[in-house]
Amino acid sequence: MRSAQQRPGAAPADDATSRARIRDAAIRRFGAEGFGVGLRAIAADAGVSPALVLHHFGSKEGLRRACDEHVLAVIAEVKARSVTAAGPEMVMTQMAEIEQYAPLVAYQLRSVLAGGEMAKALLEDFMASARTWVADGVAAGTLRPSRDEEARVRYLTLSGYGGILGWMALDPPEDFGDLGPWLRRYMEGVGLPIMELFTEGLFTDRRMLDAYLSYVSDPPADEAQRSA
Amino acid sequence: MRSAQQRPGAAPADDATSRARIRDAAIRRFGAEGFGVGLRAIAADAGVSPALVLHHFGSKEGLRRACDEHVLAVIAEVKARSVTAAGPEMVMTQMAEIEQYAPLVAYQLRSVLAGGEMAKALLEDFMASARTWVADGVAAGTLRPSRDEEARVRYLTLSGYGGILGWMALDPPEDFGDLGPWLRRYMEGVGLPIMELFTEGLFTDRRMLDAYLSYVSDPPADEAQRSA
DNA sequence: CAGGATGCTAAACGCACGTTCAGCCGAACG
DNA sequence: CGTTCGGCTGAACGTGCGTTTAGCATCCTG
Repeated sequence: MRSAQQRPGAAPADDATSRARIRDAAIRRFGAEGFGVGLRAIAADAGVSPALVLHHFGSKEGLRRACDEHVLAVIAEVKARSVTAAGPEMVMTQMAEIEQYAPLVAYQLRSVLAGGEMAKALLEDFMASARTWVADGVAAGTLRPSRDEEARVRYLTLSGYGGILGWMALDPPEDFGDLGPWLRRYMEGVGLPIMELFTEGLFTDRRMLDAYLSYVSDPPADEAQRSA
Repeated sequence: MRSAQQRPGAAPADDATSRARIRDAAIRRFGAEGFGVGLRAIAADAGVSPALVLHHFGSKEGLRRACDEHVLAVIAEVKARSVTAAGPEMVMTQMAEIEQYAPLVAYQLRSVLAGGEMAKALLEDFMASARTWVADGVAAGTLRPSRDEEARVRYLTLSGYGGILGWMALDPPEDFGDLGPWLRRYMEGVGLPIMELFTEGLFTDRRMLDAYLSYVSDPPADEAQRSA
């Protein structure tokens, strides 16, 4: 039934090998149901026996590592090919629109939810994108400079990505196989407040900012008596 | 060993009953390790047998429901007693400082990560707080009005809460039993960018906002040819 | 003092999971 | 043609889980 042919010695990497089919099925299942899903379900999706999954990847952990590497590689490829978008929301929304990349978006979200090294790698990745986007914007004069650029990059990335995580809890997608409409709906809901906030801010005056700046400039020094 | 005395007919609700000890142990364990933790570990923490957990709560699901209700009740009590704080970050940071409430904060975070009805209830709760805070601020003239107040409330809540979730993935707390220092560190990291963004915005001019406003005012209408 | 709830436990059950293992099959190779 | 070897499978194993069940103390109640 399998009409695939691969070089014996070389790394297969063809997208029709059983190995790739298992990996892709795992990405879809992990993305749709989380990492608690059983190997038997993944094997059934890929049309193979559960034992073959372990034959190729050694263990469930190994399968997950392979998925992580593949997702990170595809993301790097997509990012290298397109202009860096504004925030994590934009990048993920665009990726989810492409049918081929859609399962990776759900996998990504699950990975950040689950924590661990993959979550750190993904967030560092988005922070790197944000860093260049902000730097370019400041250099071009379209973005205001910050008193702490790195802290702003971290906040923009975490709040942007985290907003999607919160949205996922508040109004979960019906179909994890196609997150496109769901993410588009999210962007439609938060687009206006983001634009308003980024253009006009939230406060009507500078008192809160000035108070904070003077607070952090002189040491609070009342930490020692907190337990009293 | 057990010196507690409870009314026979009435609802126990004393904090020294086995039921309360199990519930509190469950909140701590669920908060520290997630909802995948076993009943045997919770029972051991509470110093009882695993069967007693099911005797009191019927099932693991029932135990979780009892934890949910207790956490929601305590949060409501805390909120009723104190002035509404600015955002979810502030509320949670303040709660985590009180030793008695600290485990509830971790449980909350895990609940939102896990999704489900509890996640929705928590987020709706924080959105309600944000709603009154924003309305008061606008009425007092300290906050700018928005073209869509509800959307802004939703965005502020989701990005504020979600930022913590992202921070949890990027730099997980070492000790889930005391999230105070970890949340304080987060607030120190994002405090300045938040104040800057809320006061001065991010963009240097109104072009992005105006473009977005004119975009949403006239229909895009190119949705039909997306599949072509 | 009988009697029946109540709080609680030890032991076991059934199940689903990740994993192991012996062996089959078809193609490559001498 | 015989051999070998890697992809692949069916069946089983051990483990930990949530849950059930039978039974033991303890204490209120009539």
